[in-house]
Amino acid sequence: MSEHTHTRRRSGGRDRRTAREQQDETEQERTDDEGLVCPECSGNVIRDEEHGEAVCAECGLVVEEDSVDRGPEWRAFDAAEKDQKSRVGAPTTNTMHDKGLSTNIDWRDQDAYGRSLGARQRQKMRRLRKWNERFRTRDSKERNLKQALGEIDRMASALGLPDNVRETASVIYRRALDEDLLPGRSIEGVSTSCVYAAARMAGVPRSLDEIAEVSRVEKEEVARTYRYVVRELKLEVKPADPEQYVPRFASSLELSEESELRAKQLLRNAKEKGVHSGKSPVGLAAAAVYAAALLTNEKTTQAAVSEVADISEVTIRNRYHELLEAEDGLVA
DNA sequence: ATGGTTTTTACTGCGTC
DNA sequence: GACGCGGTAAAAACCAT
Repeated sequence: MSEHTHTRRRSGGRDRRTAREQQDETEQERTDDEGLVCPECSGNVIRDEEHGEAVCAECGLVVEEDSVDRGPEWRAFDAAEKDQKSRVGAPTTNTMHDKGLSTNIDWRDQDAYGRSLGARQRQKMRRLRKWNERFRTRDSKERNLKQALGEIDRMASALGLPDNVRETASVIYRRALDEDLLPGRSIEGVSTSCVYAAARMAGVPRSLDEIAEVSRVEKEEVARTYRYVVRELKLEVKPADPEQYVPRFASSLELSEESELRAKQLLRNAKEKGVHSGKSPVGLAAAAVYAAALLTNEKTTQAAVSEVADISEVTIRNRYHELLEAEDGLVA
């Protein structure tokens, strides 16, 4: 499950400016869910019902696809190739509590033709059902999973996170369950933590505040549970890279590619000089975006950046001074 | 629990449009 | 005069111990 399978792009990326204008014109009748943003450029995501995809209006990134299963995604150009590629059955997925592989036995005492069963058969079916049920939702764990995965899905949608993040979150939750981390902790809290962790690991981090926004538990609990889960599962999540926040902020502020690039440069430079350490990555990113806007003569205000990054203006000021110092300490 | 560090809140002064 | 910006002090939040 490489990143590449999810990084498909459609022709929507052509002209950034016209795309945005069109979008503004049809402001009221857009069908996209509010808050669904592109993980790469933070542009608004528009649903394309016909193709069953959600596409970023800015860069054309396909954020979500296959709402409708339209058959094989591959094409075969000769018989041999077809044999190679061919496979059967729905793809398994970690977002269903039993990976979509369970069997369901009908509750009616009828055979496949609708005729009712004899007494012997009925007994047999009852036994089968009983056992099947025991396996399917083997114990409370499985039922937990079912609920948690629903929550994960809900939150990921609300945050506009791509499918691979959901998958990752699901996997983490599974592991948490297997290692008996749940007792004493709420399903909500743990699943929220999984989403948070998964987003960070996928390089499309959301701040704790953003996460808490869509979760049903308080930020404190999410933070606590998150630490716990990471520690126990010894997930290796590096401290969030400030650069990863830049695209989202930059595009929310409608800044040019140039500024975005500049902001990343500033951050990279600062990183080498070790200016950051103990400073919040989000703050750094916000400051870099602001500083970059200044350097490229684009109008933005500290207030605006503060708004989209959810960081106080004071922090932005402090950080961006440091960033600029580090910069001409090297360049000049 | 505690102490050190970072972030936020609130307020004030300065220059400009 | 409102706005953007900078600075400061004190409170709050955060983190490691």
